[in-house]
Amino acid sequence: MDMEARAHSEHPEALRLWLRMLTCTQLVEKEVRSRLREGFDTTLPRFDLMAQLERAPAGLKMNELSRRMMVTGGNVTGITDQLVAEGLVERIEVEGDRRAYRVRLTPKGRKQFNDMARQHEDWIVEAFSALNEKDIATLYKLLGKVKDHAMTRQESAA
Amino acid sequence: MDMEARAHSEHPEALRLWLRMLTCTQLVEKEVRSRLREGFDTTLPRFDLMAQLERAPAGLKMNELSRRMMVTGGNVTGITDQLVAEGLVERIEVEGDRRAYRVRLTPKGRKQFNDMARQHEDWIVEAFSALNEKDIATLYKLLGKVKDHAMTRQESAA
DNA sequence: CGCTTTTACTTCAACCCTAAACTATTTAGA
DNA sequence: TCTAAATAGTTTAGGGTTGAAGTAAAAGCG
Repeated sequence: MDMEARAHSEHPEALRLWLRMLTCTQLVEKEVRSRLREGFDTTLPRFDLMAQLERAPAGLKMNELSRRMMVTGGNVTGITDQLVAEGLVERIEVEGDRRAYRVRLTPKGRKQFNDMARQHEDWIVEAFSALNEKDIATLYKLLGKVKDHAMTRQESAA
Repeated sequence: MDMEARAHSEHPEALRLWLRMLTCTQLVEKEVRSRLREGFDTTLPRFDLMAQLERAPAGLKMNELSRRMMVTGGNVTGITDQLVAEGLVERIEVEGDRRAYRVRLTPKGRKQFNDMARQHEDWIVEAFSALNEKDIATLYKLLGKVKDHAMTRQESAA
């Protein structure tokens, strides 16, 4: 292959890295989805939403949930509707703003989430068990660079 | 926090790592999806399918596509239907097996894919531009361990 | 105050994706 | 050969996700 043909392949390493990263994420994610379904008859987005609420005992507004979960508002509406119907979260009026409300875990929701979270952590620890502590720290740091770069660029676009 | 309370948080690093990895993947993926939509009026799954075909000039059978893309067969059916309707790929009979066929890029599809792929590579290179060559190599290697572990476990389950 | 703009959330159509059930064909084995 | 099992692909119901359009309330401002 001559220089010209390579003109647009100066950085094939970045592309290979991206594909591998995508594969890893998908493999782990599929495992988690499958186990959530089989063990708790629920889905990853539902788990994610509850995880956000668990860290915010007072509840979160829809736009906060949307931002933290990195999904659109319409999406959060749908997932919340389901969780409300199942009695796992509740909508609470925000005094002084009749447009908004807070979403909060119910006691039932909190209990179920804790059951799930305990196992979820085990699954994740298992998924990364091929790495030693140092590997994990290195990976965490390098991904931090990627994340910071992406977030910075995202901000400047907004 | 005492020992008991920590009982199920022995490896919080793995969990933090997972969340960060998920964030990175989502940030890059959103960027790619958005650019594919704006620049080419197409989607990531369609791009992925065409990318698989580009590497297999003779075409691929549906189950091969399904395996390589790590999605279900039904999913591939739907995406293929669309690309066929747009004249970007074609279904070709496999002689000796009337159940199967090969899916192959049309000349039009190949041209469009090449246009997209050139820019796609630029986007990815940009996404990882916070990393130097050594960082990329390290990340690639560490993710390789994670991938191998996940794939091995997946096999033994099948 | 009255008007415009912004903010909070929902709805909608379109696409992605899955698991499970289904059709059609091929293969394997008694 | 006949039939059971395996294989290739499709269909379907149900959920996830988006961007765009829509409703309602709050905030900004002349």
